[in-house]
Amino acid sequence: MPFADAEMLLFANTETDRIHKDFPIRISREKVCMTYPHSHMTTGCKNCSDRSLRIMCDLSGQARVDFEALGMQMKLPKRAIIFQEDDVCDAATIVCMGQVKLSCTSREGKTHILKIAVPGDVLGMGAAISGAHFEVTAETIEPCVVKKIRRSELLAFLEKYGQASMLAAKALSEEYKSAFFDARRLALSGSTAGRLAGVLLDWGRAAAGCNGTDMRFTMALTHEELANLAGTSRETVTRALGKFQKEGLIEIHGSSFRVVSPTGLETLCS
Amino acid sequence: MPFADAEMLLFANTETDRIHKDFPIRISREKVCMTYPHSHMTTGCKNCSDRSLRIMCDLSGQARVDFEALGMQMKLPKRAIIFQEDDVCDAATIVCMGQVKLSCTSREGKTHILKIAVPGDVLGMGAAISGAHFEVTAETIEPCVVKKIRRSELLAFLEKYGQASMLAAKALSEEYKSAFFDARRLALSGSTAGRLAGVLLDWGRAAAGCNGTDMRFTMALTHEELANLAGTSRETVTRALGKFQKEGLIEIHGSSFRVVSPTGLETLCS
DNA sequence: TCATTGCAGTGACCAAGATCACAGGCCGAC
DNA sequence: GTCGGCCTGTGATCTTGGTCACTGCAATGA
Repeated sequence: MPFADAEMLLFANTETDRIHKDFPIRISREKVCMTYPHSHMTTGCKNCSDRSLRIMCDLSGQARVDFEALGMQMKLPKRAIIFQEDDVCDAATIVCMGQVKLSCTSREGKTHILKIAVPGDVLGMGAAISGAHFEVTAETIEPCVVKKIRRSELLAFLEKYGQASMLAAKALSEEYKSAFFDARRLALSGSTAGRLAGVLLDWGRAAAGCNGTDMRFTMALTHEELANLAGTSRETVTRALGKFQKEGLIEIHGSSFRVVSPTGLETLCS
Repeated sequence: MPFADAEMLLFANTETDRIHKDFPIRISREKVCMTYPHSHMTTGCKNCSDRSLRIMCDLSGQARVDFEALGMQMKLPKRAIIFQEDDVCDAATIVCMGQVKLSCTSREGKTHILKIAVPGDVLGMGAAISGAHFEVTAETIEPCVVKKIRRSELLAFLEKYGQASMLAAKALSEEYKSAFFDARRLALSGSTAGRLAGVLLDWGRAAAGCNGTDMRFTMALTHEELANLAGTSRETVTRALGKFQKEGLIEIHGSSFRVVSPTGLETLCS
């Protein structure tokens, strides 16, 4: 798993200091699991050791070998921009480690966070396939490892292996689903507190899926960002989180969150 | 273009009367263009005579012939349910004629309309490929012609022609985009009037793309449905439309809408 | 012809939540 | 250390838009 150090230079000129400070060069399996609660990095989790392969898990033989050779793996510091809204798409990106914030911004500067991508997620697949511009901005919220696959290489690969096209289509349909559930939550949940509850519940469930049944995770977002995610204001998030704690639905210690009563949150989602 | 009359029986037992009343058996080109303002049915439009082929336009040779032979074309009356939320997906559906409402419903009975599908749109492609349940309900809002392709046949076809898989992926990415823009509109437009303006603008543009530059279209939705589409209440829609008219942004005569000032609506979207 | 039903239009009221303003806390930089 | 910047917490106010309640209108069907 060689890192593309050349690519690091892209960031080095402005962010060299950060890189070395924020990014632990050697990360043990344990460390990863603590730092990245959403991560599926452990070998036991879904039986797969390299998350960048998740979408292509079902590939067989030469196709898989070829896919593994594809693209360029790179380490990114916190707050690195992977791609920006309206950029021409020249590559798809697979998240191998860390969390990535996907957001879009209105002309007035209002920003909406669509989702937090976790290891195994593919970013910009739709834009890569249809040759369009990105609709969202992708920014790391912690030190990350990603794998960039140039659009031309990706297309050539899909062209060569029809089998892989189907898997790409599946990855796309995941991308679609998350946008859909996002819209659904925004539209159908009656209250802002309900939307926030839904977000916490999703994360709790994701964490439980990885670390057993304990719905504990590290919140990597500020209240402001949570607000952008739930379509509300920072103050409302602060108040809602306070209320959830008072009612015993969640526990918060610093950036460590734990969902105590999933059913309680569930009823709020309405 | 033979119709699958056998399939009609599915509806005939409950809806026979409606079918014959609502559905004009022979539709002239002109009639189509008046009845279905969003339709791309005219031969001049994007240079394609059969909209059910739109996603597979780029197919060549035998693949295209095979695709054309695929599936079953059927006429549907107004208000026919094509598939429902949580149904197991057994087929993808291509809209050939007419408009189809895609909606989802919360446990409390609140419904949200995602989009109005128009001829050429493919419904349930994501669910068909990933073998999942439908996330939305599809219901015709006017007499329609659709083409249903059984999941097994579709998969076999995609398996056979790798080229087609890519096109399917493109169709999927379209599906994704519409969900995304939906979420974006809900999240980023400051006011409810803004969201409504955005919807009208989209439709005006779609109509203009087909019938020249005149942004005139027939509104097939009630105020209530528009409200569900824009995430607001019926009363607010009524008031907003009234305001738009008063300000000279749109003209409404019965169900005929015309966007007078696209730029005016645009500024509202914010 | 009249009754029924569903949609459109409008006023009054009310509450959820956005916004503003400010205070305290934490953390990194110097 | 301490300074400054960002994040969190909280009260006061104000606006938007949801809800209720009612009327009028048009289509449908008996």
